[in-house]
Amino acid sequence: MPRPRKIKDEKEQSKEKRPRGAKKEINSVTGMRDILPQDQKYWQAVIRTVEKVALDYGFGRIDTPILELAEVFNRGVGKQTDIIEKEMFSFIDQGGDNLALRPEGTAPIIRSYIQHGMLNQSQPVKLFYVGPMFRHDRPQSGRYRQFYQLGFEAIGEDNPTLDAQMILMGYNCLNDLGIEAIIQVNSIGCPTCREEYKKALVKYYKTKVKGLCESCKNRLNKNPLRLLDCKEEGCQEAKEGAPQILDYLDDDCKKHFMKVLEYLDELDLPYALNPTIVRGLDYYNKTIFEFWSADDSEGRVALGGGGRYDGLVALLGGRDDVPSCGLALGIDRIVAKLREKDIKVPDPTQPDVFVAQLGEAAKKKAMTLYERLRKKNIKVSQAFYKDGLKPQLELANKLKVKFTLILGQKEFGEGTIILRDMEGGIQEIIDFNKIETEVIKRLEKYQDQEGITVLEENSDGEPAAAKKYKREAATDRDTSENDQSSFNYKDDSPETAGDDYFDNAGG
RNA sequence: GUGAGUGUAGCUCAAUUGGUUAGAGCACUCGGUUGUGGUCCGAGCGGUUGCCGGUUCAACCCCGGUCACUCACCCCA
Repeated sequence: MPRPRKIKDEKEQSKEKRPRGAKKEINSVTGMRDILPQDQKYWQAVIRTVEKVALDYGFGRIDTPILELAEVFNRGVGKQTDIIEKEMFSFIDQGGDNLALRPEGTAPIIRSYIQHGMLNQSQPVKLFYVGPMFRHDRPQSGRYRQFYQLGFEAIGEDNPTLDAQMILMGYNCLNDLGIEAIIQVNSIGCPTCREEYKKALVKYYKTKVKGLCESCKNRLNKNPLRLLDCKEEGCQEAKEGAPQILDYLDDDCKKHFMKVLEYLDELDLPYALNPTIVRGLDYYNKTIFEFWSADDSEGRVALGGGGRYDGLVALLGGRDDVPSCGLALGIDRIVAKLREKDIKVPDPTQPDVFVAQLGEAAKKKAMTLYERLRKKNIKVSQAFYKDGLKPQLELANKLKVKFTLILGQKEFGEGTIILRDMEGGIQEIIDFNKIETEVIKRLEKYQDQEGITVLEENSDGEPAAAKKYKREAATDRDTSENDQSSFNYKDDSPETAGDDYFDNAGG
């Protein structure tokens, strides 16, 4: 089929007239990506789940600025770490300050802890955060230059129950989302015993140096602890007889670590003692841990990790003795895992009911009906800007609503409304004034049939979301104050509770 | 920073060893008459084949450069 030549020529001409360069697409910056509307549900599911855990364990949310003085990280994270040495987005601003986009969340929180005198509150101060972090690394799978982390920090307490509870919380977050995690635990002792160990390690590896790979020869000087997790064959062999950190822990560190393990055993958590895990930030000491997904043994990337950082407050200019520990989870990696495993998450944008209208008078009435339904917390959608019934039903179909309410001239005159079941196409004429209760009644029926969500299934003792939905939907409450923006998910808002109801395919 | 691979429509992919006007499915828009979606049928929209240059009568295809993406290393969430 020949194309209409003329039109094409005209188009091409107009393209040529366009100034050079104007046509060039502008894309997002390397390693940074858009989270599109259809993907938001994953982020929201993660954040909501974690907010629930935070609430359960008494952690309050804190938001610190994305920009900090670079010094916060230079001092906090450690100048020799890769994060600071080559991955930090930093610049001098117009006022001459050396600023940095935060590469991690803990140091800023400690800065805030000191700045606001939180050491005068009852200790530990338990904080929780979510937000973007930035590292100028080469992107690859599960690694971005802007990535999202969330985490917990318990500041001002040395007790090993906190270490165990941190691990428990991380595990619970993943588990509630339907991800089976394996916990890797280690202790790297305090700076004193770690130094002793490093010396022993270097001494040992120097006898094996000819069998090591090139990068390990480097590590020997730069970061000896890393020698232990090299995958090269020769290095693996050399590792066999290497000294173990646990043998070098002093009494205090050893006792502390044993207690942590004892609690983990008591809580029946699936952990593995892994003397080869080493964290990349300088501030860690004693207990450290990572969360790996149970289903990928090879090429594992940690979904999260954390540990104790007893010296950080002092490093940032606070008091000397403020022992603390924390945990961070990588949201991008968790989301990738949810998708990989095809775990269904609730979609808060999924409506149940569509209001269709025909004719000006009916349209007006439909607009107020929409408001009435919305205030009853029924998830409702519309297209008042469209006129024909056909396009409205098409949209209703695309939105996968369960029911469409059709209000035409005829119904408007009679004081009725049509309730159409979208699955079978069966229609009923209902008294307009009774429509809300009729809709609620029918939605409840769906809930009884369809049941449970991923989120509910895994959190114990929570009331069934479906019931919650019923209860909320039956109460007439104005929801206008509910902020539904991402990263601000109110767990017990009526709408949120209702979301759970939509997800069922995964259960 | 190092190494490898890949760039064709919004998405997933075609295009015979370099040869007419670069195709298909999905998606999107409009039809198949009156107030009814999904399925079906028809039509339409959508590409200077990432960009720049070179070789050739002729380049989506070959060569060079560049950019982007992907994967791996380093490291990390």
